[in-house]
Amino acid sequence: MPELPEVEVVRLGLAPAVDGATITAVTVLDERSLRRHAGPSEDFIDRLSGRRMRAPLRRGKFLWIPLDASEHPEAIVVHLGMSGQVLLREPGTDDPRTRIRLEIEHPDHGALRVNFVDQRIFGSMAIDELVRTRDADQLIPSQVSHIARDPLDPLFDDTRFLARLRAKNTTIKRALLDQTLVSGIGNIYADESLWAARVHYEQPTATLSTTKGRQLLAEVRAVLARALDEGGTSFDTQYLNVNGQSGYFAHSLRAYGQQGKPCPRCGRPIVREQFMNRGSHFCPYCQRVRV
DNA sequence: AAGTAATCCTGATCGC
DNA sequence: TGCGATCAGGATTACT
Repeated sequence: MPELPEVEVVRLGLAPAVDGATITAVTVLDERSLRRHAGPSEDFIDRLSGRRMRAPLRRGKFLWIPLDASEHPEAIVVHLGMSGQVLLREPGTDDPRTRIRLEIEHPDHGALRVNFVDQRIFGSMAIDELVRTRDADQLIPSQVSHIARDPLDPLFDDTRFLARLRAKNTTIKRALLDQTLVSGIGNIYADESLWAARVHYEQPTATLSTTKGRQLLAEVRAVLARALDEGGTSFDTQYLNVNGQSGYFAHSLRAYGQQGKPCPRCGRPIVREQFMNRGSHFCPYCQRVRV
């Protein structure tokens, strides 16, 4: 599932193609992919046609492409959801399950096609206004404004995060998945980080020591950075980068999807439990709730 | 108010 | 062989 590393891979791949490129045509093949767009698809199409794009930016799992020459600053906001892909293609190239298509013209690279492909349609594209954040002079889409900075953001405040964590009456995995506390982490990297830090997913945040909290944060960063290094994680063809190449680092997974297999640390079997309507993978020996 | 459950989706896979 | 049930989960919404 696309999490921070996968979205960042998409952003990096998209950047040279869209920065400075003009949108020449827009096709909406499935209106459900405009779920997060305020107006009808005609509005989406009209407002994008002829517009020039700038280099994409990201916060957590949200990606946006700023648009030139608008009365108020605005951007195309992209969320990949569970199965979204942004595929950069030669003009005329079709992909199965393409929901939205952009034809673009780049001054250096010529005509290209951007296919937004999404099997499960949990992802979306939208035009959204850019608003100024309180703590910095950055412009971000209004629908992203409640999302916290991600752990790889230089302005991410560790101390503040740990304080908010401790103040919450919840368990650690819920907190890691709460994008208003820390963004970019999904089910895969939550399980991987918790395994690395030897923390049980149901450890109450209030009883997590500051030392353990900092250690967990360090493991989160290590896991995300490693995945990013390896081009993002992808098990099957659900996730592909902008060129359609599968980028999965599934072979490096220590806990996620490893139920029944020996824990790489202690050799005892990894267990999978249902939690928050999804799977939680962990080593019951290495990861225990500590009071 | 804050925490949690329900909801949206489709295709691969499973069991009978 | 066929077909219905199950599973996958990010973010928003609708509750408690």
